[in-house]
Amino acid sequence: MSTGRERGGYAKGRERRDAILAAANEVFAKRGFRGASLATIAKQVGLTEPGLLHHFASKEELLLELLELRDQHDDERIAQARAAHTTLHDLLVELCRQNADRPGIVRLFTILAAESVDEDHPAHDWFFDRYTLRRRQVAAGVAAEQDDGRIDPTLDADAIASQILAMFDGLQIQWLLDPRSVDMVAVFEAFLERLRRRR
Amino acid sequence: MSTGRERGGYAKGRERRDAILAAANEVFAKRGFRGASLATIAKQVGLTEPGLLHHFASKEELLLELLELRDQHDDERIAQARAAHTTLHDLLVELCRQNADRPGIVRLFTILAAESVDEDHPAHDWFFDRYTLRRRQVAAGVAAEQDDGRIDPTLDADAIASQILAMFDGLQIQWLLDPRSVDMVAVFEAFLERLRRRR
DNA sequence: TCGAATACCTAGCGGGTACTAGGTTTCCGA
DNA sequence: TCGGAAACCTAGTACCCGCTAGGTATTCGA
Repeated sequence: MSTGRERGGYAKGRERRDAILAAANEVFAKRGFRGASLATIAKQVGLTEPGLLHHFASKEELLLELLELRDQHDDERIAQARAAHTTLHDLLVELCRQNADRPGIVRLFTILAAESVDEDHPAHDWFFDRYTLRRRQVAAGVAAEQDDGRIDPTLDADAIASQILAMFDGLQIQWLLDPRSVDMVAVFEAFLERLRRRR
Repeated sequence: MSTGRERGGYAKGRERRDAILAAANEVFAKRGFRGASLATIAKQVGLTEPGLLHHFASKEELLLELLELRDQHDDERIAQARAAHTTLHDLLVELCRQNADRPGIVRLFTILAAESVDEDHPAHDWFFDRYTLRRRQVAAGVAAEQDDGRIDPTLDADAIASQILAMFDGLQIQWLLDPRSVDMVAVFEAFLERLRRRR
């Protein structure tokens, strides 16, 4: 029920919270949750470690709020893209294109998703739920395209949804390791293109 | 030029080294390189931390030897599978099937690959080289299949190679997070099947 | 069987970790 | 403007980190 903002506080505090979240995004993206330290994040926004902990009770709470914020941003981003693009194909390509301009966020997700495979990881449940949801959303989109005759109707929508997410994640790893090795957007689009073709 | 075994040593020592590498595999797979501690690994094989460091000079050296060993194993595994399966399709499905029975190793690679995106990570170069090599190998295999008429010759072999590796990695993440959500082998095979079909 | 190499231990170093206690300064609404 | 809340600091806790120094016990080839 809480929005994470019911703390109120002064304007200065709210700005700091945002700055801390931005710094945490960077540091977690570079070193993962376990490899990152609160001291590093604190220093990046000109605070001491206890200064940071005044705004977020613990390292784990910081991560969880970061993910919650990201959920909101992503939902908005997807809603906007959905409004601007009529087909699933165009929508997915647009999201991929956006990611190609935000390596920081792509890194954050790539490393956190891998870390979170461990059930003890604080973001495990979040990623579990996220993948479950996204698979359902994409599968629904695929099914709709099949009804409209834009995707081969003999394909299994759930399997295709898993494949689309897998291709998204997998290409990101290669792209992050060596951006020049893979034209992420083009290769992803070529993959989607093959779904469109009929036998 | 070194094989990592020129140290010689007694039989007991060689057994311990193997046991340490096996334990490191487990612990790194669960917590990543940065999240893992030498003490945990040492305890798992009944050693103290300095006892472990008698066999491996540093945590980083332990990781690097683990990866070197894995390279050897994988090359053997691929060579065997290549001998037993005539087509690229069958070969890849067989490797995927084997991975479905070794979640520990899949976890190790998933988390280390994500961590190693950071250039400061000790395994960065290893993963960079590994992906470069695998892409080249798979692209060559795809090109051969195109010559034989088993894959649509209008497709770009390099792009397809990236897609195959991406699908491999991406499905593994979903499968590790929730094995029941994805039939990894079946979904991967369905993906490959679509390459075979002509327009 | 003897002795040098190996295996492994205890003790400790320097530094980092998340987090707490308790205080001072700054902010801002009543 | 005044007073309580919020922002933030210094100091400190208890513990973990990779790694080293220096010793003893074990192994196994000559």
